[in-house]
Amino acid sequence: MAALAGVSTGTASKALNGRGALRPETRLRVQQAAEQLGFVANAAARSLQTGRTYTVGMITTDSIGRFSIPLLIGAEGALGAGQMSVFLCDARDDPIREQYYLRTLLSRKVDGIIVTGRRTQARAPIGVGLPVPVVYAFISSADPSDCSVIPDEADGARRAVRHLLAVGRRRIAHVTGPEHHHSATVRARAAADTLTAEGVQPAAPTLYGEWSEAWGRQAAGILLSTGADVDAVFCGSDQIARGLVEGLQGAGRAVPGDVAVVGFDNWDVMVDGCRPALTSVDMDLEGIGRSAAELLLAKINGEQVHGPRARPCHLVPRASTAV
Amino acid sequence: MAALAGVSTGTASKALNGRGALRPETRLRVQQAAEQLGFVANAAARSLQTGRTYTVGMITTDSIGRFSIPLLIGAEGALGAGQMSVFLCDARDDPIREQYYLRTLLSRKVDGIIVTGRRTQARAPIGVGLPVPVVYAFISSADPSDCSVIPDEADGARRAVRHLLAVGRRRIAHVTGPEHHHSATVRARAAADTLTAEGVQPAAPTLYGEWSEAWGRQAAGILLSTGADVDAVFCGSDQIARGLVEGLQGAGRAVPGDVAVVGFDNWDVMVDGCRPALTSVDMDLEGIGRSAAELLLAKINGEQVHGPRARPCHLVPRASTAV
DNA sequence: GGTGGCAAGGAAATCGATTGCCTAGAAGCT
DNA sequence: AGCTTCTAGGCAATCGATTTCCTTGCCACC
Repeated sequence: MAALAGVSTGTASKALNGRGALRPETRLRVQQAAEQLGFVANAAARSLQTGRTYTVGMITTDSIGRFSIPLLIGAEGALGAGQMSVFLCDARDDPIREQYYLRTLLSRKVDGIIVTGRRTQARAPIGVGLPVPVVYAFISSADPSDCSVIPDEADGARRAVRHLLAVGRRRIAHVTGPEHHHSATVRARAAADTLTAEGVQPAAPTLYGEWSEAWGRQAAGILLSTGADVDAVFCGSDQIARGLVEGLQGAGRAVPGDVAVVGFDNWDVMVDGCRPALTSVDMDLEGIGRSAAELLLAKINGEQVHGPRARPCHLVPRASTAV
Repeated sequence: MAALAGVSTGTASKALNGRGALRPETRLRVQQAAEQLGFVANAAARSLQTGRTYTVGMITTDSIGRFSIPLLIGAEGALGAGQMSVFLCDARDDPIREQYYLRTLLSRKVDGIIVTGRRTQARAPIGVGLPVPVVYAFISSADPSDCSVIPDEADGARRAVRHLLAVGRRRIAHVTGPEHHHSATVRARAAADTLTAEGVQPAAPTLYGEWSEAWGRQAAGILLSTGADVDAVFCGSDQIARGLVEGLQGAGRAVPGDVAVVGFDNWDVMVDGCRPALTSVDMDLEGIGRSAAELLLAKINGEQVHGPRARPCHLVPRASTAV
């Protein structure tokens, strides 16, 4: 390539990278030669010299899925703008795989690492004293000095409850996932606290179950059979909400007429598939991914970034709570 | 590291890679030193020398989503066993982005590229005369000499129809996605041909619409309003099937009592969320991803692999077609 | 006309690991 | 004893780009 342009490789490098003192005409000649030959610089050689790889690793601790994807897309967006690529590693909740991938990423000298997972509960740091910056997205690190970007789930629950109050409901129940699940308890507590703060009693004790439509259906039966006077239900997930809506309708209750329902996740197939369409809380996963990537870039550039950062949720009102 | 073990870097390299003639004791000493220092070889330097990166690129032409993920997981599984990593690139259906990512992958000297997409329709080859092997997964290349791994959708449709016939249905209709969508037409034709081959008339003309639950609901209304005598419906997707089931039930028809329903995709949230649980055709996307990765590895190892390969589907019977 | 200053581009060291070649020492053979 | 043979491990070239330093040539100025 350098030969075609009649210059040395050193000069060619300068020409393509905009360095050094070169006549504009020479620069142009090199660029044209590169174009003509379809020349692309070898990234390995470059990174060997510069120490930068323009690559970040993304380790999903749980399997890749509904939560990781928007995070990935958000991160990719923020990094792609800076011409960086993403190495995706799926540790499948296996610490051995996780450490293996960590070694791989380190051997590839990635500029930084984003750690994500399917649940928001804090996890052990992926490593200590690592030679590259690390940011946790969605999941948070148990070490509070680590940088984590997490959704403010309590905020989401608050918004859901306030919305139900705002549309005139007062007999509000909460149906959610397993009691041992961090998200379930955080959201349940925030929902209860919000009700209390507004001077309203919960219409029923929180119902813990699974994150499934089947549980939502079952929960509808339970709520109705206890004879509780319920005019709204805040659900811990869209799947539960959808099952609950079907359960209520099957028992002859109208949604939102008799009972208004709010879900959580704003998962398109659920909120749109549900009749009526489901009001839901959106955690803005893509925004979390983007934000995590931006923080990682800041760390790569030497800025000091520490501690967890909670991002607010927003509520998307739909027919299931229409007045 | 070499210093700690008291050998030269060349010897250390041989020790860690199992090359050269070394005393077992020396080899061990080096390995222990590497362990102690947490030494990991610099991948860039290695690949500069060996020409191999142990990395493959995966370009999803459409956005990352429900179809790409299982493909990715399958590919990752097959490649991870060979210690290779995956570079994920989301071209978002934008040719510019696609070419940009292609350049990036080439500059990183990936050992091979897997191209995937959200639809099975053949696409233009991503490049000609590329210096690395390419395999298409799920999507296929318009160039028949390119290596593509695709689901045999016609086979899937055949299995669905035969299953309905096997459980005693004879008045079978087909509801599917947009007529301009490759998958929709392929499946519809295969369904019709299978019926014909079995000497059965379709109960109604194929209904084309969208890939959504809403369309499924609407289609239920259309089928019932035409007064067609239908005892089974084969749907082009699980979402359509679920909407259709709800539509039928809303009109007082029993599933599978009055009408049996089969979906397509075997998408867990749909087939499990549906009441009754949905019989569906599984394209085995993970298997396609794995298969594509294995073919790519074969090509990387210099084997000649050409042409498209269709993989059979399988049917997963559930309550919606129970006898 | 000699010298200083500047512009343009070349030469060579460098990054870190791999690997072919070579050498020193030990062992085996006659 | 002297020679060959073998083994273990060191030396140095190599991969491809970047970057520092240095050279060359040109111009201006005194």
